[in-house]
Amino acid sequence: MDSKRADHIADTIEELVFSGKYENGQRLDEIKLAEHFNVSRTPVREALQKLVLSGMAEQIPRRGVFVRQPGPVELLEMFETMAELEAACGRFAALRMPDDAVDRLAEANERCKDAVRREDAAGYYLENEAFHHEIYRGATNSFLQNEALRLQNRLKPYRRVQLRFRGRMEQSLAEHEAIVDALRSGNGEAAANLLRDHVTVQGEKFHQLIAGLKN
Amino acid sequence: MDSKRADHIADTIEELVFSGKYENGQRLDEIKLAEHFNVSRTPVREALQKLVLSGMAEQIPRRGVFVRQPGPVELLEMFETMAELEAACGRFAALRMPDDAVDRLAEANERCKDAVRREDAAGYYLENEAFHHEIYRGATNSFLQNEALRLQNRLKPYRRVQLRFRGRMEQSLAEHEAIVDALRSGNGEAAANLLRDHVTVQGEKFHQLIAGLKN
DNA sequence: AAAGAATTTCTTGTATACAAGATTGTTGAC
DNA sequence: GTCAACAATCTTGTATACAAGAAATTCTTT
Repeated sequence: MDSKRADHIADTIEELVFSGKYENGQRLDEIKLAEHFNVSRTPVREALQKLVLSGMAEQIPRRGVFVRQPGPVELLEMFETMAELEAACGRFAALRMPDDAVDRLAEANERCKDAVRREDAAGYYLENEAFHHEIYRGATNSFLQNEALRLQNRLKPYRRVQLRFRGRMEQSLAEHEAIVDALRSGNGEAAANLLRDHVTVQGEKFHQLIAGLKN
Repeated sequence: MDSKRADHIADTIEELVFSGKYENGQRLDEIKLAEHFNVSRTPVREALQKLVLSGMAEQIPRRGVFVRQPGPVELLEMFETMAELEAACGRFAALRMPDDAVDRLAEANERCKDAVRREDAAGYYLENEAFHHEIYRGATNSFLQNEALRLQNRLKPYRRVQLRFRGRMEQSLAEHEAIVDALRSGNGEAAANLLRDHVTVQGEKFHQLIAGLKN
């Protein structure tokens, strides 16, 4: 469990970096962070290492650790990889998901629909996440599931931006429907392709993503 | 760069765990390791955290970190995920690899062939690795490439075991040929499927993998 | 005044000291 | 003899002290 102070600090710094509180190349000052959290440098250093290993910061020996926000290219690469991970989850899920799990997935999609009806973007965001988590879980491969969750978490801030755009939620919903159908009929290839396309960033989505980066 | 002592220690401990020097649930004693490396506990603790985050060890708060060798189930899950990552690399590589890169790949496969002719298992292992690295690189997606390299590295000890079995190298070679052809013809779907099957552990390979675990 | 060398200051990396929780061993009650 | 409670010991987690390299500042030289 996360019973260490360092773990809590790592999570907090992570959120700060996610929320754009820190500039891109900014150095994460051990001493200032230690003072801010009222701890010594030791747990702060532990936390920083965690950030570095997760790829959210870069360490230059004897110089410090610097926040490393992904640029457009790396971001596209990450989304591309996410699309492939989701496709893989879908492929396995189509073969392994029991019927009641597919039902739960369909229910999650219904909750997405409700959120769209209420024009509740925040709610849709949450339910959409739940929908995808059900698919990761449906892959019945804990390792793959964790990898998917890990990358999804890193992309969280950027996905959030995309939802703000017109018609995105409706289109996403329609894609969800097709995905559920493919999974229910056990068509792994179709599920994989639908999920890949669902997550892939291209065309208008690409412009929206890049535009979101500026802010 | 890795100019810190802690990083070197982390690599060394990693190798020790890989080589099976440590039992499965064994606790990694900070003090003993510190004495062994002639350093204080601080860099050892940094190294242990790195191991924990890479999944090779588990940390129980206030109790210590324990080596966590994957069991049969987790191992299969990891290979399954590796297969999907390779398939993804192949899909992109088929679309993006320039001709000269495909030529380099074919050459790598020729070196594999030579190693088989010489019955040089160690050489084959190295050239096979180079072959796959070319494909990761061919995906033209640094993030995906890194993820593939990371997981491949974790699976290294187990892949090594598999090569010892009769006929494995010859079959692997034939599969490589088909993969090169698919990449050359730009057939992403075929490349993905071939690579997935190439890496997937099932049938006899499964038994060999499990058998290798006991030793 | 500008460029370069030397020194001072600052920051990271490592060692050591201390605090707190966990484990183990002992003692005592039944 | 077994079990529980208490104490002693050990281990981790955090704080502080120290060492070494990097950056900044000052001083010298031209």
